[in-house]
Amino acid sequence: MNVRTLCLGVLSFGEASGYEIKKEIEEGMFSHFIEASYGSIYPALTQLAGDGFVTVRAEEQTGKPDKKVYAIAESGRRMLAKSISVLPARDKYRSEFLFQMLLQQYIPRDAMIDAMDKQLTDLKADLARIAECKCSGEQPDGARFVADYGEAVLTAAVRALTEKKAEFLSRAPAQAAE
Amino acid sequence: MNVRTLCLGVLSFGEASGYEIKKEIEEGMFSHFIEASYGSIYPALTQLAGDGFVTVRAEEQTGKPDKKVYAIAESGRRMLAKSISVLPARDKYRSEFLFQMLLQQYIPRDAMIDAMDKQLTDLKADLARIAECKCSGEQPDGARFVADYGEAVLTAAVRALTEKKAEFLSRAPAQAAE
DNA sequence: TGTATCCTATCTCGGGCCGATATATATCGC
DNA sequence: GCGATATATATCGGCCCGAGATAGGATACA
Repeated sequence: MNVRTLCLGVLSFGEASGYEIKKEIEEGMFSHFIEASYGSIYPALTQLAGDGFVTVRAEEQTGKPDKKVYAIAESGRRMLAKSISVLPARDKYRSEFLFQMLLQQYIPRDAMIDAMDKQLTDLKADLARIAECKCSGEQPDGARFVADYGEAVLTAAVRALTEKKAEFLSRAPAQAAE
Repeated sequence: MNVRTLCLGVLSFGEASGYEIKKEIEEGMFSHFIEASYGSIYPALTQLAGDGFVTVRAEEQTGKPDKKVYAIAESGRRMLAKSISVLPARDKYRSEFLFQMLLQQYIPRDAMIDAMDKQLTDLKADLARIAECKCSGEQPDGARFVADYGEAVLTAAVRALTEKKAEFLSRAPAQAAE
């Protein structure tokens, strides 16, 4: 699934600029399971407009730079439906954190604790973002689905990590070992 | 974190060929939180050997093609330790499955069920792989850490998805709606 | 005996995407 | 008035994926 399809997906919920699409996948409904950079979003939108799957409208703003607002076209909705009509690819999960935890022999005690604390902070920030999405008014079934799923997974991660951290601290108490 | 560091990490547990490194991140201790393709592993190993971080040894085999066995050097271990001495980058999670669930208005009922069943199968396959790793003899602390963390997260995902699927089926019973 | 499929094993290449950077305007705090 | 932050678009080098080429041997089936 490429960035063009991703943009169509975001635009299916309403018109947006490239900047706003990035916001949506960083903080909105799509956050925590989709990523894309400006370096792929802007070219994707240009391409989609060229193919007629979206329409563009230049919007002048006061107090902010002008922006190009994209809206999905009927052909774009058909394209989107077709693109997601295949079985989804396997989830991809990449965690430098777990990589470091696996190689903990090479990492000093303090750095281990810092890494675990950072991970806990990140997980809780994700959870807070989802909670915010959930209480912000009316929500289609799909949004409830992904919010509940994400919440369950992240909550389990927080619980497991909290436990593992306590385990680590008891196994290597400050100053003591070494 | 690049593929070179990833290879050093795998090789820190013992010598291996490029093919075996791929196996390790597909089925072994590194599975479910790390990915890399042959297209990046082989060039990475060539580079690491050129820089002296790993040593190479050609091994002739009977009944199988010859292979190049790589072993981490002392400088490689130092390089690895240095590479993972920074705070880990945020986890990256990309799920076409959740993307489709969010856009369920565009997906027929049967395709939704197929997607959920596939996701459940994938999750359970991951869990089985972790369980296999856990019972295969002696394990360093790091391996226990990532296995327990992964198990907790995947178990929560299975539970949440099972619930969501039942919810979906009750909301859109076969034949009935539409 | 043929052939088809699978597993081991390495390598290359086009194209997609990230991450950094450039550019521009406006607001806010100090 | 200065730096920091937010809004907004765009480009570009380089990393990496995914697909395919190549090649030997094993297994299986007819």
